[in-house]
Amino acid sequence: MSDAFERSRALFIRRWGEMGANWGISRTMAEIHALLFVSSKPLCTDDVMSQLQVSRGNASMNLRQLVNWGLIYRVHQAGDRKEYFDCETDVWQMFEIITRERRRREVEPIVETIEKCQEMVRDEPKRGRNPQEEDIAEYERRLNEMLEFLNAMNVVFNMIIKGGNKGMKGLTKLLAKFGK
Amino acid sequence: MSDAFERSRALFIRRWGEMGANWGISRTMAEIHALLFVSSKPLCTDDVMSQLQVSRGNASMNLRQLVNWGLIYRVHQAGDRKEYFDCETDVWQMFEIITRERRRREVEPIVETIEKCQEMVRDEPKRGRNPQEEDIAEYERRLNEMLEFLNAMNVVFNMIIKGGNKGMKGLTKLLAKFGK
DNA sequence: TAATTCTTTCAGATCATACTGAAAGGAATA
DNA sequence: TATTCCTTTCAGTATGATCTGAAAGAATTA
Repeated sequence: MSDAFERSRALFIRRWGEMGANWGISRTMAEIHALLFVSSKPLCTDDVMSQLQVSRGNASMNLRQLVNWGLIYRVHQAGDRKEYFDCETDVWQMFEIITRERRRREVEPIVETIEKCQEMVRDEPKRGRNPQEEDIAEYERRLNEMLEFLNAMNVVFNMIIKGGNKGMKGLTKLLAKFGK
Repeated sequence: MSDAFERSRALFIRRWGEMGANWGISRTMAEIHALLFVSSKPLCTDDVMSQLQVSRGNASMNLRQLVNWGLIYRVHQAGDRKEYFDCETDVWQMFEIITRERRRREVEPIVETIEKCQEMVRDEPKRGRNPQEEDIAEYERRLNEMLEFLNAMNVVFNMIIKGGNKGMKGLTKLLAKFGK
């Protein structure tokens, strides 16, 4: 049995968990994901419980969340009643899933909010003889720059996703023109 | 006085705070940042306290953190002993600051960890007649894909940043066409 | 149907983080 | 120097997120 293998995996799992915590993902969820990522065979709930030392409830909840994200899959083993879980291992696919989800849940709401904010001041009836006219104009300018930035980032991410490793090459070339 | 202006700004601040919370930034810190972003004039600690209803200590701590990140600046008003704070309003500059910092604190450690993990199994003496040989090979393959992905993302972010504020204006337009 | 095996749920406990407010620290003014 | 004004710090508190474990639920087998 390879001790180094075990220690190497444990290290990766620990660090992946820490990173997840910095990105608003619970440490345990990230650790479970890492554990499945470094396991070539699907694991069951009890495997997760014993390897990460977490309770059944905790394992169950986090596994479900990961399934909902689409980062892991439920699989069944012939002749076994237990459910097993297998990881999506294509990192580009993983990136697409995470990007899509975070964009939907975090970027889109802020874009909608900015548009709403712009509307609110645009419809203001007192415009034209308002002492705050200057401030409002500056406010609108800033909101607009933010919106343009978010749209530009959307385009970049779309391009990356569109072709995975391949699309990335195209994007790199495109960006190279501006690099100098 | 423009009521719609006030309500519009309040909405933006609220949403920006919520978004920050999802990204591992404390709600208050994100709200202070938003408040300064939508204010054309620098604000002092008391302004922040009264507009966001937070304590002096809380305001002080979070303002300092924002200064440390480089997202806001300390400024002084002639004839006033108080310190005022002004926001970096160039969104591309903001993006560069955040990207640089998060990369240093979160991406680089995971890259180092992966390299360390690879080393650990490569140096394993039992290689060759290890029953886990297959699993280790698969493990190495997965680590390697992850590393390549992270490197590719690094390249993209470098290029976006390298263009800087000016180049980005052009890039935005170019990407906008590309996105259609 | 009852027994078995596994999964999900959730109230309460635990733990981490953020916040308050008052006291100490520092810098400008008189 | 003393006073005033402002900022920072930090111990204690509040808040919120996460986790546990046991009970209920669901699916399969006998």
